[in-house]
Amino acid sequence: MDKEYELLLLKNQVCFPTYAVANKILRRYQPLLKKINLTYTQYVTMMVMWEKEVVNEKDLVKALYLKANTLTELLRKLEKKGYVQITRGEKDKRNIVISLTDEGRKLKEAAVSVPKTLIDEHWLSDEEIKTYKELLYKLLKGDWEK
Amino acid sequence: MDKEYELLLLKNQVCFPTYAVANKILRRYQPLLKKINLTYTQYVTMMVMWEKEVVNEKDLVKALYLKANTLTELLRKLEKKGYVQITRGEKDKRNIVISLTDEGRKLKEAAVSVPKTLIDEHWLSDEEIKTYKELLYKLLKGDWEK
DNA sequence: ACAAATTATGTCGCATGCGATATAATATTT
DNA sequence: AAATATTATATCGCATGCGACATAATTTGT
Repeated sequence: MDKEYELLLLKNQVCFPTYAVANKILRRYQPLLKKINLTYTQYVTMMVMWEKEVVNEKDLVKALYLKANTLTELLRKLEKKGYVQITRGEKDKRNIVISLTDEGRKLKEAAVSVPKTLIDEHWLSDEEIKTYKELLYKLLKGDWEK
Repeated sequence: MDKEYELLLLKNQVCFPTYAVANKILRRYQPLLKKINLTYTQYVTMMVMWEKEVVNEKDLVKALYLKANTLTELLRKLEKKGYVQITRGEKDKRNIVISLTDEGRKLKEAAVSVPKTLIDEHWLSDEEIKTYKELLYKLLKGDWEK
């Protein structure tokens, strides 16, 4: 069955270009993020913080589509840098509550330089970006995980 | 300028869902790949080997959109597992030539189980997959890197 | 009320990818 | 032909994300 083995051709994969594009985007971001002293995941985490100011770790995990253990160390680093404060929930002591600090709020001003730089590179047209994001979110919301 | 800060909203990012989907796909693949004792990158590397049988490391780097140093260690592991053989080019001794072994060729039979399992999960419709892949490859081929 | 299940987070070890830098082989320049 | 540049790969250290397992707080079941 040669037909069967076509499933194993690189060009027939969905996973492969997704993964490769993610890596490529990461490589593009990293030098820009270095200037504001954030790693990529710290950057997207800060995006949530700038928007919400105060969040449970639990909600952060959901918002970022990561696993809790991935965030634990990350949040400690952001706290060490002074951008967020970590406390336990008063009502439910299992909860970790993360709050944006003034320092963290200030970082936002420097951070806009990142999307500002990239938006001019026009990786895709506005229409294509719209379609692309719709498909990505459809994949993200799909329940085929596990 | 509140308008400016909209650039920093998570929902306005292209990088974020791309990265999140890549991670999600990886999480889905990993348990399946464990059964055939391959990691994800080893798996896509083997896809190229099954297709080409013999390849220069240089060409492999291009085909996989990775960096050479990322492949070095990976190939040694595949060699250790007995799936590929690593030699130096005869004409140009800088070149690393990777060849599929019989053992590696045999692995293909077990490996088809992976796409066979996933294809039934219908993450997207055929039409959507086509569009999605076109956009991904447009991004991959774009020269905005560096 | 108390045992058992669930939830939220933490620890550990591993796989990944990359930039910076180094090295050896080949190509180019003069 | 010798000096220089380029190419292909390797080494090292770091950042990332996750699964498996552990722990502590809260909920649920009886």
